[in-house]
Amino acid sequence: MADDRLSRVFAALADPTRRDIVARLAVEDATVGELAAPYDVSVQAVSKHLKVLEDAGLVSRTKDAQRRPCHLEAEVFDLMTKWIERYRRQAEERFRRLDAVLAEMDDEEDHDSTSRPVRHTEQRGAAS
Amino acid sequence: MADDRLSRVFAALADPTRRDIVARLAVEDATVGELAAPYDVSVQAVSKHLKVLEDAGLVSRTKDAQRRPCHLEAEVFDLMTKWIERYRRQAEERFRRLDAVLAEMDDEEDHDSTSRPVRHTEQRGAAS
DNA sequence: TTCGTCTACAACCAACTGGTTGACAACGAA
DNA sequence: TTCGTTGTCAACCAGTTGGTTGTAGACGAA
Repeated sequence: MADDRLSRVFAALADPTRRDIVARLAVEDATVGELAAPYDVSVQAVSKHLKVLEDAGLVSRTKDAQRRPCHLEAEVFDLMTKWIERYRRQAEERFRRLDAVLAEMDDEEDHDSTSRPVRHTEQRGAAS
Repeated sequence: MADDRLSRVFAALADPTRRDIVARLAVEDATVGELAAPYDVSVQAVSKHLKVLEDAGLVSRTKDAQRRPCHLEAEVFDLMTKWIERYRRQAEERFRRLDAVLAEMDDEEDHDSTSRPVRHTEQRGAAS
């Protein structure tokens, strides 16, 4: 399930081990064995993680004798950033408009506080 | 597994249905029933999706009689953006340094092209 | 060639996920 | 009060995931 590119990228980064691998590959390319060393899991498990990252387009592997050095493909980050920024901007713009409307409502009917809907700013405070 | 905040956020957005819900909540708040209407799944399934989004801190729900209006918490996006931008910048900076080093190597030993390591720019082209 | 290293592949297992159905609680309306 | 609407919870099921172990291929070194 979730076989589109964006889903694969988000799913790949949903695992802390894989995010750590990405963080280390941002510093320098590395082989499977080098990447596996600090973790308390088998090399095969790390190889599976790398396959997930590779399928998501976050990592590419080249052939160098029997070694398979891994390289971070940072361009894929753009895909996520674009998606995130789009909806964040959309949501924030809506909040600004709503704030303006509510400010007007306050001015016009601040004598009738019981029938007025809950301010969205109060709702937003609900989640810590 | 993966019970930290960032993992929950990435995992929540790895599902296309949940991303669509977020996209719609960016436009306006909605109830579970309203959100479920366009999808070909049960209301219970959508309720589960909302629970995942809520646990990730992406959505908050308030009580309004028997309705449970859902509201997008756009601030959580910052968490992802920060993580992504950090490693993208790190990787891009490394590429720039490497490019500079390789350019120098080209100048100094362009007479010996066989013993030189593969240019990283060629490696990066491997993944489409 | 033989040996050791690095890696991938296959089979297996437990846990999680995304879906279902059924039961039920909360609430407004009649 | 009774009824319809809205939504949650619990149980269940099939598919995926993240781990394991074992086997085997590819390759440099001796």
